[in-house]
Amino acid sequence: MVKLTQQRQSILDLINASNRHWDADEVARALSDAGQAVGIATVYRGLAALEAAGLLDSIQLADKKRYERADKAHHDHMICTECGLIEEFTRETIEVLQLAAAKERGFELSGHQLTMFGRCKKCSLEKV
Amino acid sequence: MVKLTQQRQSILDLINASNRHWDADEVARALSDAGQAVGIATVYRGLAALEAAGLLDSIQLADKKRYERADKAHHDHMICTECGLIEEFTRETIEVLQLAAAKERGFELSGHQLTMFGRCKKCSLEKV
DNA sequence: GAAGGGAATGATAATCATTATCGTTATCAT
DNA sequence: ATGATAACGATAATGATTATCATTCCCTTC
Repeated sequence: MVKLTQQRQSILDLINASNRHWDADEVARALSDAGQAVGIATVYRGLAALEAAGLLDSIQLADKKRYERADKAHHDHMICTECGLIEEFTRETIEVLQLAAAKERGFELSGHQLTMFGRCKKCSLEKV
Repeated sequence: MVKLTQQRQSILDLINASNRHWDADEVARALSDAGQAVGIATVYRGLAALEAAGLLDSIQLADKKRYERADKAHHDHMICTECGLIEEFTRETIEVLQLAAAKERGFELSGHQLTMFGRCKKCSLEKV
């Protein structure tokens, strides 16, 4: 049985108190700064356990994985390749079409990730 | 100016002659087996250059990047978490909705990746 | 047809996120 | 108290990718 230890509670509280997308290192650093230092290996294990328990969501980026609160409606991401901004968006219809495509192929869907890349509004305006 | 060297041509030919999704290591190994060994660093650089030139497409998986031919219609991927099978599918409507969502936020889209995870038909049937 | 410059190559070291290892510690039921 | 089980934390290991750097290739120009 998975345990919600003190360390995991700290990780969860930290992420739940924000709207950011955290990577393991940022979590470790933030907890350390808050005087609740948690070993980096424990952070990795904690994040994975919390995600498996449905208490956190994650997106896999090219270089690393980032975690966010799970208590929000499902959404996908739009990432600015210029400034790193991560915006969220939802399109119910896309979800429906995905399910249909999966069913069509006899695929038993367990998850998906839709990520769009480009330049956010701000960056598009700033640099020609 | 980017050059289409002998090595890059070999990489391109190899991938174009298949429908697979190759990672750098597989490419290096295959070329080596074919008697056209290419340094692993060169393979990485070649793949990146060919993709930048629009001659190859790629999908970023959790652990590594995989390359495929670019001379096919745009499509997304469905990956079996059991056997690793990568199936392709297309849903024109999804593309349209993505563009709409981007425009709505002033996002200047440069690319996207939609990947679905689950168990393929075969694996769903085999193991309960 | 030699000389010089830009790009690519290849061997290898370095980087960086993540996972494995392992002895120690906390927690909970008997 | 006694185990049993899960987690912790420090650190080593892994694995994909990138950086370094001396060498080589390919043009273009003289």
